[in-house]
Amino acid sequence: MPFPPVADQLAIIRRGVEKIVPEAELAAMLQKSRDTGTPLRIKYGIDPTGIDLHLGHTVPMRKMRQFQELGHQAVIIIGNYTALVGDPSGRDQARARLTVEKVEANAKTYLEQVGKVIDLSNAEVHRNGDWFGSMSFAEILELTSKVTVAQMLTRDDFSKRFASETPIYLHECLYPIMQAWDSVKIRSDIELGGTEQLYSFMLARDLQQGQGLSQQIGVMSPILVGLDGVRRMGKSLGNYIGIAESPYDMMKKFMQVPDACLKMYFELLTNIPLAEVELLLAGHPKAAKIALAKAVIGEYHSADLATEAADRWQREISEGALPTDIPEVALPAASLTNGQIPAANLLKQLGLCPSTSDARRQIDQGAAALTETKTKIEKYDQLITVTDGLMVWVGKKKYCRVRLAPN
RNA sequence: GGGGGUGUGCCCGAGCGGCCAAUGGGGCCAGACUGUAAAUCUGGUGGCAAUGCCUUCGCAGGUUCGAAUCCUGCCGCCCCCA
Repeated sequence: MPFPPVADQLAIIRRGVEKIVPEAELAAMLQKSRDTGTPLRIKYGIDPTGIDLHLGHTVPMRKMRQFQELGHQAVIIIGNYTALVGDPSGRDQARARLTVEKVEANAKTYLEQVGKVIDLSNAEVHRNGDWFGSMSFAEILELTSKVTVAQMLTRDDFSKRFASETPIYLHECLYPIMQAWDSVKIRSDIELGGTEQLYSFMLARDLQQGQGLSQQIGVMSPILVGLDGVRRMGKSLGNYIGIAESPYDMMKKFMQVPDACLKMYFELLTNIPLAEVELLLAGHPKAAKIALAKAVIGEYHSADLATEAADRWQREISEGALPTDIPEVALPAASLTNGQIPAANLLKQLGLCPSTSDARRQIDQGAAALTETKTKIEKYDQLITVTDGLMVWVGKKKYCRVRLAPN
């Protein structure tokens, strides 16, 4: 299979990429690959630390897909051993460590999700436990002797932690070394990841050189910011859109993306040509956001489901129509006295508020309402006469319908 | 091993014997405005059988009428010396 011309490949590779290091070598590498008809080995490592992938993860994964479509060889590393360490990149404190069993379970669901973006039928998949698991202590010593503490402290995250007197654990220092060693083992030509991986990527070059191998080039994507528009998208920050989420949930989240991030989202998460993106951004941001949401939802679900979700958002959120998915919550008859219950207790019982104290506050602030027409609840100790099917609201987002249960 | 520092609510950070459920900022929630964007304004941000009661300031004891604040021990973290 002939490779496209180098210039064409570069155009695709460069989209949404912040840094290529060393940039100068990339064209030559692509040229040589094309001349010799040899696919480049593209590495992407992922640590099975949780179970849900979000859009932030898909940025380098999409880049991998593009490399695949250009005819190169995808090499996926499941970091089952590095996951035990925890990537310190960009972290201002150490990650909680995982158990072996947990990691193994996660690895399975990860691959399923990775398969939504990367063509796994055409990819090599390795677990780095395959080589780290059998490494002797002597070999580990050998490996760690390649890196000095001063080098380690040049990392931004470590130096910050050092400065702020936050612990840096020894095992965390092993992480970049392990990641770099992966590159040696699989003989990668190019490694994909976020810009925070720079240190590991460069260390990989050193180790490869030390083993007499050719050196990899790092192709780094910017860090996708989360829904708050400030911090990186991450599960623990609660500002993410998961790729396994329902179309409607994704839709709601997309509409909350700050305007300022739209361009980045289009560039990193869709294949919409950049000229077209400019046009969209010149129009109303709401329309652009809908277009963005449809494009991404379409990829993980289908175009039809994406349209459906967008329409529903328009009706229920934008126009304030009654939601179609009102959850029903059972209320034991025993909690009522003569068919009545104080308002605050009702909200707590229905799970709309975590405590009656909180329920009181919500009511005081005019956030609670009853029935389809949203009649405001005035006082927290007001007695509510509950009938089967009564609709109860707390704010715009929390609502349910009461199902009276015998007990 | 020795010396010094530090540990407060989701986070940062005041408080250093009573007026402390604990100032302030961030975050978050709610209301107004709106495109469930941003910005802005307002209120809220331990619990309960609720004008009172209970639990919270690393953990366990102690002093005191009274402790987040003082004392003792323990634990965690940081720095310096060895």
